[in-house]
Amino acid sequence: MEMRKPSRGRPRSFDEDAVLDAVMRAFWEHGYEGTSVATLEAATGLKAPSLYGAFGSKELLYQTALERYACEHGTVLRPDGPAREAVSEFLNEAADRFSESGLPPGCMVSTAALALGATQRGVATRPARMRSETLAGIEQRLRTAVTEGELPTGTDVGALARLFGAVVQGMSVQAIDGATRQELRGLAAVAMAAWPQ
Amino acid sequence: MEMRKPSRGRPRSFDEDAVLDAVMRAFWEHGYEGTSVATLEAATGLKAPSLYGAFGSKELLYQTALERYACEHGTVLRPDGPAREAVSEFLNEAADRFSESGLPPGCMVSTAALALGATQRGVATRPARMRSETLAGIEQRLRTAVTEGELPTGTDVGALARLFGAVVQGMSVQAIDGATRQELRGLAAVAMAAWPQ
DNA sequence: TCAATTCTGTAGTGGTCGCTAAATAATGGC
DNA sequence: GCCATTATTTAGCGACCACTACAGAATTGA
Repeated sequence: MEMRKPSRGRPRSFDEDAVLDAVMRAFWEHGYEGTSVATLEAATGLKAPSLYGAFGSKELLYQTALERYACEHGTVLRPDGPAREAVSEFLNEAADRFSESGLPPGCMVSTAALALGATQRGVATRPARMRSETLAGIEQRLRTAVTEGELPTGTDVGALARLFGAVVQGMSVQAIDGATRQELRGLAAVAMAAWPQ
Repeated sequence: MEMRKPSRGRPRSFDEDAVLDAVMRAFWEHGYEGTSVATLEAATGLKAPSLYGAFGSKELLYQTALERYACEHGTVLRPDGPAREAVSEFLNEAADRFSESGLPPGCMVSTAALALGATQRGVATRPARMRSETLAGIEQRLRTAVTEGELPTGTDVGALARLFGAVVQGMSVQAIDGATRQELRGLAAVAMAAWPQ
């Protein structure tokens, strides 16, 4: 994205990747407004000017952390094989990831930025778009399953995609509330009963 | 709860109920951290000392607003009749309430206080308990349905209750993201396909 | 009318917010 | 060695945070 010519000048004294990982965890656990720059300083060991020099602003830092989360902890539908198995695996992987020990509970995207102060509504647009893309991805997968005969014609793929998306979002809420991995897996299992036929 | 002897002294110049309603909407839309006392002053037309005199603190005001929301906008399972219809009505009522025009989208409880700053984790305990009680209520209703023969013995009522709870929580997320009432109703409809048998 | 009581508005409190100017430190190019 | 460039540290910016001391206003009981 940005071209670096780091040969000149004083070199960075920190591992940008490790810092971004710590930032991601802080935002993941405490949200955008619940994470202050002082919190990020404590989590990374850096001072504010270093953070701003490397990442620009708190909002840009949040968005960068979001991208990192999507790449490293995100869940996507397996594009091949039966759609039913793909969705089932998707839900089970979410159940496992949302209850990973050593990481904050829940999902950094599914339940992110749902209530923000009026002055910073823009922060919510990227998480919202990511959720919307997840729904669209599920719907597209189901649509293909209909054309391939795996699902009956006339299936309301939009509503079904919203259902599985809601299951993931609800799992994130319940993980934050302390639900165990076993409980989330049970939730994922009974959700598959909504699969047509 | 509190005994009033309002005969003496200068009387209140505002309608406590109307003020609490405005406060509730502000917290509902912007969350606890996203709503400042200045925001509440603007929403109510009162000055801070009046708010503090009547309600104590921002946190107490939030909890009072939560109780008001539960009473006036909350959804409960109808205790009589078939459990299946009760759950179906429950989901449909949530779909309608979360997309009520003139009110903030989504639910003030289902997706509340999921990420707070470390210093005010206590604010989240009451919404979390309310969600937990909702899950327990669904589970109890399903358990009764099992003993009455409406659901097969061996039904995982815990997982099934978590599923319907997750559907409500996911509907709240999607309502905030702009889902229409029709879309939420479709979601509720396909969710009922997960009902055993 | 006076005193006691309660509420309202003014005007702040100390603290934290996101952010940054300026000085110092560490590198490469010459 | 010396300069240009970049990073880190110190120190602090104005704005906002939740909250409140205080004085004035409005009521009841006497």
